[in-house]
Amino acid sequence: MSSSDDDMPLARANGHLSASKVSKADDRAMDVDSSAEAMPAPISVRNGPVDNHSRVNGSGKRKSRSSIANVSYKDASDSDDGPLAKRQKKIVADDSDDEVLSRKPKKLPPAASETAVLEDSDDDKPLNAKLAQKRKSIEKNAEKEAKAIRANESKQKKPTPKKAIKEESDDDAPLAGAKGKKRVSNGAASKSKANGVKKEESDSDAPIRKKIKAAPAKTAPAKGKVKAESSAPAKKTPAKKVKEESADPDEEDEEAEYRWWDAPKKEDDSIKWTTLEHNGVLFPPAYESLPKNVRLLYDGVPVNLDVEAEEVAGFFGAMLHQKHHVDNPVFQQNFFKDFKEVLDRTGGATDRQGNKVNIKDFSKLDFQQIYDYYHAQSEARKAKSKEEKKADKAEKDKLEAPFMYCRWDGRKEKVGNFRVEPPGLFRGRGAHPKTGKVKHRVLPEQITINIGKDAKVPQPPEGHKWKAIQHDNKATWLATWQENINGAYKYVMLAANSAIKGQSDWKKFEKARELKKHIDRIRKDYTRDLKSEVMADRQRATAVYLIDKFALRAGNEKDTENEAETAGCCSLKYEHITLREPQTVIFDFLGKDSIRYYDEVTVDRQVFKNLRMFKKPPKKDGDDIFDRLTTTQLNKHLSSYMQGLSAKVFRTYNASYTMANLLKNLPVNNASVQEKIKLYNDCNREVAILCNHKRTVGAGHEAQMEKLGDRIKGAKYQKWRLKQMLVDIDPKQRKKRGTEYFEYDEDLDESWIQDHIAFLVEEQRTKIQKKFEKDNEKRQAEGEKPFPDKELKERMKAADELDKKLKKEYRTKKVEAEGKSPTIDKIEQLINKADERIKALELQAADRDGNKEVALGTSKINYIDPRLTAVFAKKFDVPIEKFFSKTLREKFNWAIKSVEDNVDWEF
DNA sequence: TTAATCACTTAGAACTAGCTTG
DNA sequence: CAAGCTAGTTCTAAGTGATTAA
Repeated sequence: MSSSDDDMPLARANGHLSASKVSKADDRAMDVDSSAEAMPAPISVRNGPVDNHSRVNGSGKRKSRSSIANVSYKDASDSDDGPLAKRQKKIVADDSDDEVLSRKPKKLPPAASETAVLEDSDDDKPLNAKLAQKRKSIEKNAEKEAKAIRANESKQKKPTPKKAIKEESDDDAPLAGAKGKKRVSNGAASKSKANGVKKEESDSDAPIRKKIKAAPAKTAPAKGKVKAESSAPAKKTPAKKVKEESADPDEEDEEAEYRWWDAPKKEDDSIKWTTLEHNGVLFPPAYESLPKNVRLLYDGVPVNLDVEAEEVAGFFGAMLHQKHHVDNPVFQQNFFKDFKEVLDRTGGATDRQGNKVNIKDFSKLDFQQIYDYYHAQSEARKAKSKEEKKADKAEKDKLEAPFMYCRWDGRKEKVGNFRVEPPGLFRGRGAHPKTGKVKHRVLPEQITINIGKDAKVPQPPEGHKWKAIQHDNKATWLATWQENINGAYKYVMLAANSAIKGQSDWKKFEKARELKKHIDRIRKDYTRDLKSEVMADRQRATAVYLIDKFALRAGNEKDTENEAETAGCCSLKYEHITLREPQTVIFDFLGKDSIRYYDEVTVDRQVFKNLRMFKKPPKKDGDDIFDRLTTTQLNKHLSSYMQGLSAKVFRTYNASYTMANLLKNLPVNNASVQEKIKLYNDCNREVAILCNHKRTVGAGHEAQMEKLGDRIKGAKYQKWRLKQMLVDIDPKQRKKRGTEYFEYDEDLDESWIQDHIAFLVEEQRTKIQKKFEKDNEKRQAEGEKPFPDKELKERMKAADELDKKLKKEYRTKKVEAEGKSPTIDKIEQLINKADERIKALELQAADRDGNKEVALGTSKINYIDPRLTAVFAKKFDVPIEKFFSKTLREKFNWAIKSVEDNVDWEF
């Protein structure tokens, strides 16, 4: 046990340690419900403690529990560099200032996943239980399958019967080669990065541009081995439809698709290419000074700045609309500090007379003019005519053309991000301590180029040099540099639809599929180890349990001073988990990108006891739950089951496996295409929830929902009016249908209706006004005299009448039937229509609200084996376009093609 | 053993194009 | 027939995890 726990500097494993061994007595003690954790108030909110306004950590409820009254959520801390000691300083109820820092997401998402395994979970049983049941059966399934696979395998050394999927020959992991070997560069430079700056001109042979253009389509790679192609030339892309041959210089050498997924696998895939040609990177345009009349104001005084300082001011000014950043005090402070530095370096600011202006107070800065200027520019851009836009686009394309593609082993491949990141302000997510700092312009001198030995090295901009040139064919990047804020490495790599990315995607999913074979054994082992006497093992088993069951991320250690405080499994802290007897665990922490993970789940009793043990005093806030476990250890353990198995594979596995099972049990049979899509998306959504993929719907959402709500009410109001018309036509209707029928919908209330009437009238007015102006324009264009204002007034009478009419209706609750020769029948039809409309709108509202914070995209792009989708689409005759956008279809081309004639493919 | 380095995947926000829809 | 959305795309931050260096 550490000696002085309280004032220890913060560092992982520095907090309180658990004992290294667990005695029987310790174990038994955990059964007794006596710890500080003991009696949490029964929280039943699935959506997490919603603490509405400012404070977001949702600790309100828990704080009120005496037992853990001192739980301080890390976000309650007010220091960004938060040494533990500091964080512990008792946060009394309100540390007002830090809510402004917006450390937490503003809205409370619904509880992440209903992954509970056992019963319990007092309230909201039904939903919970249903989903839990589903998961459970999926797991059962997994075990069965694993056994089956193994049985099958031992019987016949040659596994897969399916010819199309030779990939399945999983015994030798696809990754094996790559990962096993060290990634020693065999390129020339790599060792001596610094030495670098090989003279570009030195080794340039034929100019690459020329080569690219010249290269006849078919004569692919005269160079290295690259035999792959041979095996499956099958589909050739027909030589491009006529079209603009001129526009794209690369158009001419359209090539046959490289069907690597049909090609034999390479024995050694650590070598990524044999030849590599490209044109380097595209730098952002140089800074353009603001016009003289656009100024930064300080204390109301327009100031002169050096261009460099002006540019930095411009960074801030340009993002004035991004309240989220601009209002964040940390962002402001960091920006201001850097801004002042530039100011100091460049001679400061002066007023019109040339007198020094001492800029020392951020709040006196006024960027409005700058913002307005940039905003106007972008508006102007948007307002451009079609032709102009087209011309602009053409110019841009021309500029980018040389960088768009590279030649990789002779094949033309798309480059992903050839543009060097422009300078600006660092937008860290969550409570990033460095958010708002100035991100410098990247110079060629900072950029290392990776390129084939025989390729022409791209020319750096006039008067500049590259930092270095290397020829590392074990790396897939074309260029790299380090960013100045965190020293993070940035890479220019190929696009997602490239062969190299596709292959590694494929490997990822194959790896996950391979896990199917081992999952039962792994689960058995960790279930056993949950009771291990060795604390490290017990922690590891518990962690794997959580990762497996709840799809948590591994949780690498983080640099607390320079990064936002977020957590994953291994880095979970004391305060991130609350325990409720007998076996409920409540997670509440910020995960990747500071996205909140909130979930109440039911766990095995042993897991519950272990967690209690890992939280045993003197552990407290800020201490690691898994103090004897690191991700490295965990992954090392996992890899003993299977080459290349690490924590993240579980996420892929669980997502894809879950998706597979969900799709399997879908009632697709006589569903329409629309319905099938909906069903698929529902599955997708479940996976997204499992992975806790969310989007923060900005302030806009609330307003949008309200607007939608208003539209619903509006429709209901119209329906009410229609009903009254029935009476107008035939007073007997009232008796016939009963008075209730003619009352307001419960959604509507008097004051809303009054507002609505005002709104409708106003709307009419605007319409009339607009129409009037338009008509006038037309007249003017035709050389006629514009209408006099009198005409407008005349027209406006319609609105006044409407006002009168609606108000009268409102007073008398009588509505005159509208339309020519209205009949009961006609009105009834209209009522039906209104009903339909209401229903549609309500559905839309519900759908949107339910979906508002779930992001389906991420799981579709990264976690769900695309072959599942391809098979689903094929099997049930839904066009793949309904599931994959154009880019996604390109990215997943391998998947779509490889199951084309194998709808029986299974994950 | 730990820390640093590096390369690559995963992630939500911001931006944009194109499609309704009022 | 623009306005207002949504879906799709781009951007780059933030993870993971292997390897290397200390």
